[in-house]
Amino acid sequence: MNAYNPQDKVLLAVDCIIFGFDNEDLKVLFVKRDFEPEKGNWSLIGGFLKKEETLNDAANRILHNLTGVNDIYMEQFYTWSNIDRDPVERTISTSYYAIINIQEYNEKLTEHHNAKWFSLTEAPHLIFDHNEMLAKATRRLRRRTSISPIGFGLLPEKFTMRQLQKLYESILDKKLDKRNFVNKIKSMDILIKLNEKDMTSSTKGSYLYIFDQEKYDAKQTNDFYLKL
Amino acid sequence: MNAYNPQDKVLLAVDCIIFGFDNEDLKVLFVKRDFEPEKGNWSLIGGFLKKEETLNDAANRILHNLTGVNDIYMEQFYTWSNIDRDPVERTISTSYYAIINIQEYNEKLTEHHNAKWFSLTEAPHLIFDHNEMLAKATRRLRRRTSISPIGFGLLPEKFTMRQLQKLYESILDKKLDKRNFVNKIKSMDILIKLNEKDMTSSTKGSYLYIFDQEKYDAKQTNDFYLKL
DNA sequence: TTTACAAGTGTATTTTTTACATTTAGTAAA
DNA sequence: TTTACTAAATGTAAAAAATACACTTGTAAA
Repeated sequence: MNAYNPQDKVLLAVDCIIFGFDNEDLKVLFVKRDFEPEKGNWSLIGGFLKKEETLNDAANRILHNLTGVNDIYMEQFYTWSNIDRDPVERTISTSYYAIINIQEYNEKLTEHHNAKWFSLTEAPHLIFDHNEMLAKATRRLRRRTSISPIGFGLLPEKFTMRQLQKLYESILDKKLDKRNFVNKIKSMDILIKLNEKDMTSSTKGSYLYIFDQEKYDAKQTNDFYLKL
Repeated sequence: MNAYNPQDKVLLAVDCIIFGFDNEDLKVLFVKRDFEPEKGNWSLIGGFLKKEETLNDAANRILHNLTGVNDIYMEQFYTWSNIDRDPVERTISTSYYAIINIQEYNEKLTEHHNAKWFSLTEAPHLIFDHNEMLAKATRRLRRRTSISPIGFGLLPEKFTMRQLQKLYESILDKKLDKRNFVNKIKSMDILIKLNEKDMTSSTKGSYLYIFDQEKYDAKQTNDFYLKL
């Protein structure tokens, strides 16, 4: 026996908006729900919070189960509590968005046949309030991206300026000027230019870069506030 | 009987960080906890989520009980889930920050003898993870204030430019230039200058302004992105 | 009438952001 | 071997935004 009232306990779920990037478009991952209600409809990847874990643990567990990867960038952003959001039973859901590297991930994706990437612009109708979650996650991702270099997690380890620019363009959903973009990124001073070229996109080839984690960590502030 | 597992139900609380402004400093409201554990220690104002309400409802209920006021600016910002954050029982807490007008509020505050305003800089040790909540709320308030005119809710209906500037200075925790501040605020074009002066602070008196809700609503964007 | 005090106000400078076009390197085809 | 093609690489001038900065005004009290 304790001081609190057990009457008001509720189920707590975690839903993850998983963003990826295929060098062309920003993508989001959904799964086909395989139980009632709404069986067969598209849904975010989610699960229930267990007694012995935190919300972050739960989100990590869900992402790990799906991808096999453990160190995924992830951020909690809102908790949804409409009374009837889940018709089965009162369920509160905390949503996280995550950023993953499609290339690394795809091996395991092929095993999970119910999961599918969608272009952000072509997202299907989702169950419950998941479309709302997606919208809010997208806004949050946009904001974060403009002030913090989290986007790099969406690219392969080595990438070209062009890939990076396309990534920013698809996250921010607008065209950017090539020269201004390069200048701005260079002024951030957190990339290492390799002596190595990517030859797939042109005969001339374009230099590859990697993210300089040390330099980034060394900077006082974690936010760059670069406005693109 | 339903599809979900009742095992993992948890208690869900709501904690509110209530900001006020007394024309000098940014203030936060805490209450002295009147039950064990941690009886007698300072705490955020909070309560448990009830079955028939949303988290927003719960936050509004808590704020209403405390202040008697209903249309308080309020925003959910994070859900805390460390296993042992509450020693009595596993409790998840969603925190909201709220912005209230001290003047309006003070009538009812006198009734509630356990509540007390603290300057942000002099916040006491709080129970559980409430200091962390406060820190996060403060960061969020700062960000919001720089891009959105939510701060006006902290002032009396009629206010002087000087009061407004002091408010921004105490939220952002830095000195601002008087002329630049006035110019920037005027460029937002959401204030109405009254033909009326506040005579309390100088012999000359300073003009009073009110917030122009209509003009504000009419603007396309809700965010001004004024950087101060 | 002088003093004291905060209110009110504008401009020049610096910094940041934006707009914009040509040359270069390499490959493949003639 | 020359030519044509494609994407990569690069810098500067103009515009906009942010900052720094000081004197005049109005009123009440001495």
